Parts: sequence; C-alpha cells; structure tokens
Amino acid sequence: MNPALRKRRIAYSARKIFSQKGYHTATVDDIIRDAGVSRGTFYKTYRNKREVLGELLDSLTRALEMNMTRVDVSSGAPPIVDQMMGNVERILTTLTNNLDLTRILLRQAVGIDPDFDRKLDEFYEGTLALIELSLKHGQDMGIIRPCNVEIASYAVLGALRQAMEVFLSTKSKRTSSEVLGKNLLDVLANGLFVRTI
Amino acid sequence: MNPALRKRRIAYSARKIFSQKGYHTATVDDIIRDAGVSRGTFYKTYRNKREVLGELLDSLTRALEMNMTRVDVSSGAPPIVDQMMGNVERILTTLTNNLDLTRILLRQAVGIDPDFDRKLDEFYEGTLALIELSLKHGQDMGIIRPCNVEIASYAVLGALRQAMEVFLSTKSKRTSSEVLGKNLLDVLANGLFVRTI
Amino acid sequence: MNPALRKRRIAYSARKIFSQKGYHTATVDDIIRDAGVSRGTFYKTYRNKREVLGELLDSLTRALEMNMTRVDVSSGAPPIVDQMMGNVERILTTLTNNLDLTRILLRQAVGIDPDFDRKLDEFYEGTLALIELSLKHGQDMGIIRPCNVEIASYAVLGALRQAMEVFLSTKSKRTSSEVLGKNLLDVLANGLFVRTI
Amino acid sequence: MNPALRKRRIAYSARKIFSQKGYHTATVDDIIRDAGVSRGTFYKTYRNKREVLGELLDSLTRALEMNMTRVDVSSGAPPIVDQMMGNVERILTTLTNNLDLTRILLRQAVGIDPDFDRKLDEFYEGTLALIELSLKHGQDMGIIRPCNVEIASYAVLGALRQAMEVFLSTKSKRTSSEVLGKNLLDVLANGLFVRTI
DNA sequence: TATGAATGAGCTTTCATTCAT
DNA sequence: GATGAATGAAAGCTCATTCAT
Repeated sequence: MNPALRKRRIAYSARKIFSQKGYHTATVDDIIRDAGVSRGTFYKTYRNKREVLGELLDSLTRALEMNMTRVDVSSGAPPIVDQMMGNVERILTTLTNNLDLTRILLRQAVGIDPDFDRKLDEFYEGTLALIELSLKHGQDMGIIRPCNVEIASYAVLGALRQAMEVFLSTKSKRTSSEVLGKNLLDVLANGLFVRTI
Repeated sequence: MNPALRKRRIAYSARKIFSQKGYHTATVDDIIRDAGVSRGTFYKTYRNKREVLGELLDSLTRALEMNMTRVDVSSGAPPIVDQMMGNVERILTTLTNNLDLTRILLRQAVGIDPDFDRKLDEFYEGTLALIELSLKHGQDMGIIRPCNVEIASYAVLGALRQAMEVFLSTKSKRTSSEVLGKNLLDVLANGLFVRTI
Repeated sequence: MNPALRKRRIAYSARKIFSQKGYHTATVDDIIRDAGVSRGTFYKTYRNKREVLGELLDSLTRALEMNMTRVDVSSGAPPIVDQMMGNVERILTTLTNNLDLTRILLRQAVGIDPDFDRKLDEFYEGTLALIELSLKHGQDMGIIRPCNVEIASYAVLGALRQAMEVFLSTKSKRTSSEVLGKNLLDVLANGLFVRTI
Repeated sequence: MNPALRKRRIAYSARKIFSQKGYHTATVDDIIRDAGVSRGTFYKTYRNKREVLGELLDSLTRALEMNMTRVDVSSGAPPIVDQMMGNVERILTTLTNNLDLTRILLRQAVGIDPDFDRKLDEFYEGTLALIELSLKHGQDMGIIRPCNVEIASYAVLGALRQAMEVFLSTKSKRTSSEVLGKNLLDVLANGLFVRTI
C-alpha cells in the first residue's frame, strides 16, 4: 500500500471513529484496528493521535475557505444578494455533506489543548474578517444598512454555527440545507422586526 | 472542614484550574493541590472529574436560565422590545461577569463524552425553545415579522454565542456588554439589508 | 503493603524470572505478574527494568565485598593462610547459596549497556585491588613468593569466576564449595609444576 | 555484489558496531547502514541479528581452538614447558590482535539467550577439557604436580579470561601479551606461596 | 532476487479511579 | 470518615523481524 493511500485510510478510519465515539473516547487501537494497519505504521504516518484530528480539521476548514468567495462587485457580476446566498448555501452544503467532519469541527476539536484552540480561533477569526469585509462592501454599494459590521459578522457566523449544531444533534426530519440557508438569510437580511415604515 | 465548604473549595479550585489549563490538561492532582484536599476526599465529594465540570456548567446554565425571562405580554408590562433587550443584556452581563465559567461552557465542556454532549444539547435546545416561543409571541402581537421562528432562534442564540467566543479570545479592548448587546439586537431586529420600502 | 515489602517482592520476582529466562527474555509483565503488583507500582518502585537488575547486582556485590576481609597481619591474628582460605570459602559459599544472583552477576549483567559495564568493571577492579594488596602483604611477610602481584591477582579472581561459571552450567554432581575452595587454593598457592627443588 | 562478499561486509560492519556500541545497543539499522546493504539483504544473508553475533563468535573460537595445540610428548618434541608457554602466548596474541572480537566474546555474547549461553558454555567446556588433558599428560610425565586437574584447569582458563578482561577495560599502558603470558604462567606454574622446602 | 515498508512485541509514562488502612 | 498508595488503561515510542512488490 502506498504511503498516500495508507494515510488516507488512517484518516478515514479516524474520521469515522472520532465522529462515533468522540476524540477522547476513541483509542489509537480503535483506529488502527479499523484501518487495518499496525501501531508502528500509525505512528510513522502521524506523529500522534492529535495530529490526525488536526489534519481532519484542516481538510474541512480548507474546504470551507475555498467555498467562501469574496463578493464580486464589478458591473457584470451576478447580483450581490445571489452571491451571498451562494456562499451560505455552498458552506451549508459542504457541512451537511460532511457531517462527521462537521461534528469534529464543532465538537471534538474544541478544548483539546491550547495549540488546537488557537487553530480554531484563527479559522473563525479569518471567517469573521471575510464576512465583515463583505458587509462593508455591501454598505459601500448601498445594499447593507449602516450598522456595526463587526458585530453583524458575529450574527452571521454564529447563526450558521448554531444551525449546524442543531443539525448535528437532531436525529430526524432535518431541514434541507437550501431551505435552511434561505431562511437564515431571510432572517439575517430582513431582521426580526416588522418594519415600522 | 464541613462537607459543604469542602465541596465549594473543590469547585472553586476546579473552576480556576479548568479555566486556566483546560479540562483535559488539568489533572485531578492540580485541583486537589489547589483545594488542599486529599485525593480520597475529592472522590468522595464528586463522583469523578467530569462531575465537577458538570456542576460548574450547571451553575452557569442555571444562572442563565434564571435570567431568560419569558416576555410578558400583559397589558401593563414594559414594552416588549425593552424586555427582549433586557434579556440579552442580563445574559451578556452574567457571562462577562463569569468569564471563566463562560470559557468552560464554550470551550472545555465540548466533546468530553456523549453524556456531556447531550447535557449541552439540552441546554441549548431549551434556550432555543424559549427564544422561539418569545418570537412566536412577538409574531402574535404583530411585532415580529412573519418568518421561520425556529431558524430565527438559531440566529439569535448563535449570534450571542459567537459574540462571547470572540470576547473570550480577544485579549484587549473589549466592547462593553451593553454596546455589544445593543448592536447585536440592532442587527438581529432590523436586519442587514437596506429596507427597500 | 509497605513500600519496603513491595520493593522486596518485586526484586524477589525479578531475581527469579531473570535467573530463569534471562534479563532480555524476561518482560516487565512477567515480573509484575509474578510479584502481584501493577505496572504503575512497578514503575513507581523502580525507574525501569534495568534498575531492578542493578539492585540485584548490587545486593550480591555488597554481600561479596563484606566477605572479602583484609588479611590481618598483626601478631595475635590467625595464620594468614587460614585467613585467605576463609575469604575464598566465604565467597564461594555466598555465591553457591545464591546461585540465581550469581547467574545474574556472571551472565545477565554483562553487556547490558555502558553504564552497567562500568559498574561491573568497578566491582572487579576493586576486588583485584584487594587481592593484590593481600598478596603484597603476604610478600612483605615472606609468605608470598616474589611475583607480579597484579597479574597474580588476575589468576586468583579468574580462577574463582571460572569455577563459579562451571558450577552454574553443571547440571549435576557439583563439588561442594569447601572442596572446590581447598583445591583452588592448593593449585594457586602451590602451583602446577612439580617443585624442582 | 556476490553473496560471499556481502556476507563478509555485513560481518565486518557488525563486528565494528557490536564492539563499539554493544550487541543490545547496536541496531540492525546501524549495521546495514554501515555495510551499505538493505534490510532485506541482511535477513537473507543471516537469519537474524543473533546469528551474526554467533558467526563472529565462532570465527574467534575457531581461531583460538586452532592455536590450542595438544602438548607433544614424543621424544624429539620441544620441551613441554615451552609448548605450554607457546600455547598461552599464541592465544593471548590472537586475542590482543582481535580486541573487538575478544570484547564480543567476553562482553557482548554473554546472556543473550539460553541458546547462546549453551554455545559459550560448550566452548569453555571444550577449552577446559583440553587444558585438563594437557595437565594430565604433564602429571603422567612427572612435570605437573599431583593436584585436582579439573579445578586446576579452572585456574588456567580463568586467569587468562580475567587477564583479557582487564586488558579490555584498561584504557592505557597495557602490558605486552608476552610479559602478561610469562607472568601468568609463572604464577600458575610456580604458585603464590614461598616454597617451604 | 533485492528492497524497504509494515508489523507487532514490549518498554516507559501519565493519570483517572479505586481501595486498604 | 480521611488518606494516599495502588491500580490499570492507554499513549507514545523503538526496533527486530517479516513480507509484498
């Protein structure tokens, strides 16, 4: 078996096991048994159990970052609202298509150790910065209402995260990611209050 | 030392240590050394390390639940918007006044094991249900716009959680919880988009 | 169980197991199973497997050193020849009464690592120095023939070691340590050659 | 590279490495790196690490056995004492000319496992038998004093071994093997005691 | 046949939890 | 009740040996 395949196998098994039992409950033995590799191979492929988690996490955050495109404000570009909607839907689709990795991102990778916490912080900070920038663009173009864009970005990211958490814990009758996205954007875009004028 | 005092001491030390080093990095040794009790006493007071975390968590979630009052829609009650604002501000104040417990809630208590995950889920589900109910009331009263209240509740809770996470990771120049609350509510209430009419 | 007893139990089991299977073939598992202690206890009592061997070795070399008394040359002392004979017989008795430790000294403790080699070297060097000193005394008193006492000490120690090695490997019909001692001393004292005058 | 050359290269490297680091500390990796062969080749050439040691050991013991000639008692033969002296000197010369192999014989090959111990035992037993036989011849010829020849052989072999051990551990100012041999034989032949008649 | 990647036994260490005193 | 020594599960690591290519 070539090294790349071996690495993928271990990662695949770890992904499955971490998602099922949780990072701390999962043992290296569980993983190597599932992957069909020896302990020696495991530790030659990854430095330790933590590194496998780190890689799984990275693979999801990279995928997400690739789906977060900056809003294109040039003249011929698609409507900005559609672009934002597209962003949200792509992200939700990526997450719902990889629920085990999402569970790892939202549940298993939290509070492992200071290094990991920093890693997560950086990802969320980067995402917030991107959202904030998009909102500023929107303000410049007269689409986004004057408001505190930093705090607004918390609402956008937080709403998405919370939605995914519910998605993870809900055993049945899940809303499709399109409906979820549309409704989330509706609330965020138009607000909760009845417009008084 | 009487049992109640002992319990408080252990909880106090655990709160400090968990917040500083994280749940997994903190050892029972760290806690009992700080609390000045023996290992045996620790395990007679609490079933295990997890239970200490559970209790700390409960103390925060109970405090939060006590601050989440249902919106009073009777005739003589204060304006509903003010009540909602009050809810948010009380919650933010409770959290910012207990940053170590907040860190434990948002960081340390995540992904410990399936039991714990369920516990957290229940807290968040309860909170979501309360928010959803309030929003429904608001719709009945013509204050809240027709929208998917379930998904709207994700936005409200998620925005609060994300704001607190940033609060935790930000080393300096933190926004006061009043300003934070006002701006969050502004965004959530009035939406991001410029009103087209 | 008190620490001293625990240590003795582990040492006792290790002594048995090392002697039976050899140091390298013996596993820590073998030892703790036989001693009825846990792995944790083993590693709290001894730094590692090597240290147990070291202690066993020390206990034998200390016992031997205590039996190697300097020859007393004062007027009222017993005949010097008797003293030397006493030394040899005490050593042989100690060794034959502790054949498992002797096996550890002569077989298991050899070539473990540089630290251990040095330890052994020091023991043998000390023993050689003591023998050499005794021989010099004997020369001063006119009992020992003029000869290279350093090299003579090799013969004395080497003869004893070789005798013990044969003792270890011989499965049956062992010479008693008294007869062995007498004959060894006879050969060393009187030489192999027929006296030409 | 032809198999014979490969075998010699591996043996040569192993001899060097074993002598430097000791059998247990030396890894198969050390050897194959030094020999410039692959792991697979190593294990096709030798059954295992132990077998390399065994072969090195054999090469020394065979060389020694070839140098231990029986004493020739026919009429025209050289003086028997000279023959014995020649034996000892040849052995000492062989050993001092191959100090690395001597170190392996005396230090590294001890206590490897029961099989190996038996091998060593057989070599020493053979040597002892040879010495014993020579001494008996000497007795028959009236050169060797009546004494327990078995035990006398322990003294002869043991003295030689001890002398070599000191030789190995002494870092500087080594006695030449001729002087060593002469003095050893003097002590063994003439004994330690002043002759009382 | 030659190679080196894979295997797995076993040492060492840490720590949550248990239990004898 | 109070204590801390003892337990044992599991991570991490090394290395002799095997085996697929």
